[in-house]
Amino acid sequence: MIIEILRNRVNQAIIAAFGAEYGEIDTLVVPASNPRFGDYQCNVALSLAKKLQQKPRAIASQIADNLNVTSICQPPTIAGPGFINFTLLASYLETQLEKIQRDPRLGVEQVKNPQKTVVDFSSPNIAKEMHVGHLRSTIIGDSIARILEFRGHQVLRLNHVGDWGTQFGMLIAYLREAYPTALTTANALDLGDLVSLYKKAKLRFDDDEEFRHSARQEVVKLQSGAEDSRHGWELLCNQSRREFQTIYNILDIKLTERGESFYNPLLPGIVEELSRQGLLAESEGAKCVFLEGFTNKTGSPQPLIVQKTDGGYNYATTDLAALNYRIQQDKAQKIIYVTDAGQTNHFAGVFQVAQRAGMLPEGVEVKHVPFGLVLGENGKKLQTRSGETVRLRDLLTEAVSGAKKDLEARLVIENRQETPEFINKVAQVVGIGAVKYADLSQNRTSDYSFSYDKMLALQGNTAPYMLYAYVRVQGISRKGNINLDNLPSRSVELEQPEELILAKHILRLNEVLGEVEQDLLPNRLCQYLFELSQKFNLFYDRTPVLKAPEPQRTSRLVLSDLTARTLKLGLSLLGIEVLERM
RNA sequence: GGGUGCGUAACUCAGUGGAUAGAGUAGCUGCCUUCUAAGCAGCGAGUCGUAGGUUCGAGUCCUACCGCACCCGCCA
Repeated sequence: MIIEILRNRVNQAIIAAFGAEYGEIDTLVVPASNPRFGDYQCNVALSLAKKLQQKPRAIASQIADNLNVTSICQPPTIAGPGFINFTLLASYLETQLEKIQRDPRLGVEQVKNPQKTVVDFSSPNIAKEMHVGHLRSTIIGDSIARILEFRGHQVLRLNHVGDWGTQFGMLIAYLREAYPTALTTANALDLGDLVSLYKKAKLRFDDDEEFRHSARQEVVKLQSGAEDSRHGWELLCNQSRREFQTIYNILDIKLTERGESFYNPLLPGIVEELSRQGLLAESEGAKCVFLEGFTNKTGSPQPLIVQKTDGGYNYATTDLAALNYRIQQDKAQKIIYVTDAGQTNHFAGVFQVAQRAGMLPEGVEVKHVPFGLVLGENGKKLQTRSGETVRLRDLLTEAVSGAKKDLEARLVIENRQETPEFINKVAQVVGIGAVKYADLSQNRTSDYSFSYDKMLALQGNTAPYMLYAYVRVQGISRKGNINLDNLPSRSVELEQPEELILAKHILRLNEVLGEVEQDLLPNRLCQYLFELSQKFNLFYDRTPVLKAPEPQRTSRLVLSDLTARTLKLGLSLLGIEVLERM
């Protein structure tokens, strides 16, 4: 990629000017902070001033004298206190564009050493409905998985659903009490019932000591494999699974379900192993590992509890078992957990214990990829007025129907006739795209002020803005009756500033995706695609394509096609579809 | 009390130790017989929470403080 080439050249120039001992220093080549300084800038001269006992500008000019970049950019200029500025040559850009024109990957490299990578994301709880909080994990995790897959990694997408634990005792106990037939009949309830059932069960659990007791016994029965308890559990899971699947279908999310229950048989082994390693301690009746570097409210060492007083296991044990399984059985080299930032401490504890227990072999990387909470207008965790979280299903329905309303209003204004199939398809892609983009375009680590209006917005920095840029290119192709797949190569000629600006941005995809893969921040990709669309819209506004004489016409068609292909590829990595017309 | 994260334009947010801190929204002004106006151009809007420090250079790194959120023993 261009920036790497420049870094290499600067590195060589530094060695030539000041000797091999300066070969290891960072060249500090970065994209220019302002277009009037060119395309890239090198800041290294300022940082060398002290070491070399020379003025930065003098250092800069010695580096520039030794730079071999004549085929790439104009002669570098030295500006301000000692910046070296690079402006790429049109001829170089043309060659690069012609190269990626023939490449379905648009110049994006595959990694040289693919890694077996687990991405653990989404992870809703059985018998609860997915709410907007799950959107972040689901959308961000999916995008990260798509990006890693595209880079050539072997990705296992795991849905660590909450399908085990004490809440099932409560649910099954309530089923047994209120709907005894449910334990023996298949499909007697739908999820709507299940959610209200969860609430009722919770009420009973909170209010009634006797019910609490039978709920606990139900857990034991379930764990020991009692037929009817097992049946109730499966019923609950299946009902939930169906509802999750409809949402995953709408969002086009592919996931392998491997819930907490999967690791259940492995839990005793984990505790034994911890004991064998001499890490296990007993405290207030619970078996735990005391963490290093963590203290609790009273200032004493904080435990990670792996076996409760009643003998049951909890999520820490399950997470350790899952970690171990993914390394031993799945052969994962990298494990990524996409969960909210509130679990940071928990994962730090789990990773520490895994490390101390020798479960993390050399070369295996575990990474918590946190995202901020979804907050309501009060600045606290989001809840609706009735005290419930916003249902994901409702949000998606609202997004699609909002997009449909908007489209229908346009059709009236523009006096267009479209089929219901067209309208529904466009509404679907625009609505779902808008919701996904609204989430992904925000830095994942910051908390998220949820707003229906923002999620459903269709103007400005939103998915439809980029879809629209894409559609404009397809419109050119239709109007001119041109097959964009058959454009001649070696036909790019860049002259107008809008063309150059667009071309330079197209060529940065590889660089941006590299950063996104490194930092796992999809909002960087969103930013890139938004800027690409902005630059294309300016080009579209000021530079006629079809009416331009040759060779500009073909050259601009290539630029348009590359823009569209970049948008399509970039959006696909965000899990967003494109449209030919809208 | 301890830990983690966050305080940037009216609002929602970007911002990689570099030059004069950027978008979008909202408001105002122009631009559709032209490749789709879900667009383009322009205008106004800032003590980057406060105070120190490191550095040639700090919104960015360090320390303290203020404010907010989240986590801190048997939920995940």
